[in-house]
Amino acid sequence: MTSGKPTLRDVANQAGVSPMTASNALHGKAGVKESTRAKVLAAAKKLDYRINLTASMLKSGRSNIIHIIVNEFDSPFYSKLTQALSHEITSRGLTPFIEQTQYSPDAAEHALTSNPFSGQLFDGEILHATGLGTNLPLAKLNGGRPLVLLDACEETPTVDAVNFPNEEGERAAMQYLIAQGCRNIAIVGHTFVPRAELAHAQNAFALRLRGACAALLDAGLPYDETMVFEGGCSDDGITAGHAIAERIMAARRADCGAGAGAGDRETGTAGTADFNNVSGEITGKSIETTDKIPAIAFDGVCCANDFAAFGVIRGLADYGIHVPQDVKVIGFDGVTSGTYTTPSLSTIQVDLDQLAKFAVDMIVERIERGEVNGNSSNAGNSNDAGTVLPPSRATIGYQLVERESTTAII
Amino acid sequence: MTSGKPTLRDVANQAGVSPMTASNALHGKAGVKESTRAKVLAAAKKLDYRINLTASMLKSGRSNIIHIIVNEFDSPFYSKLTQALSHEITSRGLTPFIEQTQYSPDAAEHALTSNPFSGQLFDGEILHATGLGTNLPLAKLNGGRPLVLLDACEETPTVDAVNFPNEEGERAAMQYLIAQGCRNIAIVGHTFVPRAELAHAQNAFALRLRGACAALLDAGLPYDETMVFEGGCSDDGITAGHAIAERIMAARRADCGAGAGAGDRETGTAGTADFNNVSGEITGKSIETTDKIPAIAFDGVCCANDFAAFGVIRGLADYGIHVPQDVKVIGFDGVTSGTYTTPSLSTIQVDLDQLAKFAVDMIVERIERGEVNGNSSNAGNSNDAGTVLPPSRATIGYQLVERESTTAII
DNA sequence: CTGAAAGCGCTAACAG
DNA sequence: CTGTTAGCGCTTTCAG
Repeated sequence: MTSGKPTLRDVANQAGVSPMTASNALHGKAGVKESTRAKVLAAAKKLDYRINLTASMLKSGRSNIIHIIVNEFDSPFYSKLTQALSHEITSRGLTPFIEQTQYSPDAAEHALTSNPFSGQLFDGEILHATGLGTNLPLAKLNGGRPLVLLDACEETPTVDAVNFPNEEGERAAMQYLIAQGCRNIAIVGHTFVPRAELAHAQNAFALRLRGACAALLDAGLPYDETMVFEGGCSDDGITAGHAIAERIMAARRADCGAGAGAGDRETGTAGTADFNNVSGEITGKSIETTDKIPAIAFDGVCCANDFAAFGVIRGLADYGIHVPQDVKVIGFDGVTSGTYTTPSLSTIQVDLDQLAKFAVDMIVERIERGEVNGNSSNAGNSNDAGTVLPPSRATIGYQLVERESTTAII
Repeated sequence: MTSGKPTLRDVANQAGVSPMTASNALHGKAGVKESTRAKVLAAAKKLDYRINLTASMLKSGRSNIIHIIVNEFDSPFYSKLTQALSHEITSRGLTPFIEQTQYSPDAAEHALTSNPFSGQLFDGEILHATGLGTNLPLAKLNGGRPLVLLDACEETPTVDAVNFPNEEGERAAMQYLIAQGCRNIAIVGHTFVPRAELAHAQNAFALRLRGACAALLDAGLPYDETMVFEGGCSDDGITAGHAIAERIMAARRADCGAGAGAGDRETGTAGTADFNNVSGEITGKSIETTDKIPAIAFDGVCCANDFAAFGVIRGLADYGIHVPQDVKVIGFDGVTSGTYTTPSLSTIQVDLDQLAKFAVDMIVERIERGEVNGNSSNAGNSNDAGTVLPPSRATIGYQLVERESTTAII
């Protein structure tokens, strides 16, 4: 046709072949004579032909689109995760489709089920599961399409999963803080869980808490509820930072009688109040002061993620407490901004590129076995036909990165 | 059919109506008897029917998907922009599809042209144009689908555009710094452009430079190449910060003969070196020192964006220069992390929610007029048929936000 | 208010 | 190696 976008038929006519041959030629399928292929490609180029993926998808049932579901875009962790996944998917000739749930489990469930795109458009899905209810019947939810869970921490995953080195990583972080001389270390990331119950930890932050606890006990240091604060994002971190600062202030008051008020956040004078450096061997804990704030001379904070760590540093600064001079802080994740904040942030850097590779490998394997859109109709290109691959599982690596926030003051 | 996913026909059969009636009922079209609609909805629910968007798109030529193209995900600005656009699009019942170009103009052009999804799948596109070559034949590039350019700053846009308050905003930032008592203010964001040539500024950063320059001249302060540094991201910002710090150090040496070396970044002792506060009326500039570094006692830095501002603060800290004690720093954009960094960042906060509203309004208007997929075949639901809407244009608002990085030290 | 017919553009399956 | 046939699931069009 002369008007509108050129179709495959137009290309075929132009090249003097059938639509089918044109299709095969364009897709680089074997079994097309070179001269024929050349004719077709020339025709396509001349007409500026662009395949109609909509039609292609309808017929073939494949879209080559991988659905990525994360909590939000505007967070240092998720923006990095998204970028890593996106890059890996693109580099394999697939297309990423990214959706955010704004931390709503309902939205996540919707994204996997009711959303019509999910229902029939995507070849596979990658879900960062934190915050999703435990043990949802996930394999059912998404209609049997390939699904990879990130950091879901289920004991017996029913679907493919890539996990973070939660326990080992946080243990390493805490050990490092102890090696740096810290003795009163706050933990930020999860509400307090008694040591005994830590065995049942089923989510990322609880596992990190378990790792931190283990390192404390190994070192003969106490683990109790006065040192544990909730905190998964910067706001929580600020709140935790304030609470930690108040305990430090209480300890200072108890110690030497010198008092000082908190600075004001937006117009404050952070940086002018000068306290004595209290790091080192002071271990005076839990001295109840008159205003009920436990007096603890914290000298370190072990955070469950970098996002919260930034908040902790901010919250401490609101009280004129400096990192690393007064308190050392370590995060977890290794987000990009940790390299250029002031102080730069020591962290457990996880390998998100590796995570992306694992996750996409898992999906691609299932796609190639034909486990797309519910039917495991093996297209005959695989060895053991009909059987569905059992869920696989991987854990990514980590690296302790030392930056200013835990630097020894010389 | 009993096996496979239920189709519209299955629903129609179950409800005892024709597929067409089922379709109309499900889409909430007027002219379906309530009892009939109820029957259809019940049938759909019973069968767990999910529309096949692929088929729907093929037939109707509409996808309700809006394509968003940005430079990258893992940057404080783009992650916030993406989130704002995504939210606005979702709230209107449309679906965002986000793509990153990694700052490659080729990738951006590809996203708009060769990419088969762009060709036929998307109903409209939103492109953050910074870095794209000037005056590309954009309207042609995307085949006539609705396209909105963000911050493209073309004098005569050929397509819809939403711009940032670049010149006014940066002018306000600089005026504020001057009002705070700064007299030697560095500008970070764009290579130096002589005052006369600033009239031709055609991109966001050049316009911001123009605004900063105007404020300087208004205040009777000089504007020359010793005070202007390139910098659009944190790395550039760090480099600029180092250069600025070196000039400050040179000035200090020239002033009082006291020297100090730079701290080391990863293991350094930032925060221990204590210099005199040099803010205030010192205006000794351009004193050439022996090692060729101009001696300038900078007391303020006006940055073209927050991302670079973080880098500047970091770069200054590498030399033991503190913000805001020694130098005040202001950014531009109002990224989320500026609220929780230490120091928190003063900035020109732009209204990205407003931007998202404007952009989506423009797209939706064109979609509803039928300007989708090249054909402006007016579906009769609009007033003036056939005519194509002329390009529209909007500029978003801003707000000066004072935080710690420009706080007066009392 | 409801239904029948036709076909969007492509590709799986098979036939030559 | 190439072509023919049929139809994916929906919606536009037009007739009841």
